[in-house]
Amino acid sequence: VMILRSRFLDARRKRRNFSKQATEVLNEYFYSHLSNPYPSEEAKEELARKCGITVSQVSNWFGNKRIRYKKNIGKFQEEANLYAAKNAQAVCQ
Amino acid sequence: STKEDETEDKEDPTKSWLKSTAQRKKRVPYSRNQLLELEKEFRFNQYLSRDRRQELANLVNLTDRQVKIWFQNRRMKWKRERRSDDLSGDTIDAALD
DNA sequence: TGGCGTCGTAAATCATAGAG
DNA sequence: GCTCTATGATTTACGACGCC
Repeated sequence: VMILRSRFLDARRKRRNFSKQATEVLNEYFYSHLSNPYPSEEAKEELARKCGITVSQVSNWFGNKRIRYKKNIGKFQEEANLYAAKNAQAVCQ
Repeated sequence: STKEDETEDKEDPTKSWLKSTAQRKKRVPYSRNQLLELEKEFRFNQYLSRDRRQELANLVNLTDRQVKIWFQNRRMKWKRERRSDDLSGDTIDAALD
């Protein structure tokens, strides 16, 4: 019962920030598709699976990310460089 | 559903999605009373006839178009809710309290 | 052809988790 | 603990496309 309780408690009662790993996955996709950061339905499903969140949450995350990035590119420059470098390294492997 | 840009991204430094989109009306939150009336009608029927829509628009002091769009959005919300309710632990969670 | 339907999203705003 | 700000969710408003 306690297991069930905790599972459903953090599932919808209170908003929780996504895990560091989930945010990592989402950011990697966002910055490696910066020219067109609009994942397809299939890509959203894949991201949702990898992040352990719902497809709706993935959509919300991209919606928020796109507008906040656009509104203040400067603020995200450091983050952008970080993921760009990470992506470049992965490609070189 | 393939929307606008079908271009397979290939480091497009122009980042066209950043371009400002055509201006649209600034979003204005509806008042408590407007929402009350709209929700009341929505409980009665999810779809509005032209005449009923006009009446309602008049009642809550919104345009015909705003009421039409509100109902479209509200139906989408209803669908989302039914979807997440389906196989979730809402009832279990509630019962545990 | 017009008008209303859904779908996906932009942008503003809300709620509050959590970092300082 | 107590601000604030960052973050996830929700609310208006449309554009694109569909059907009748």
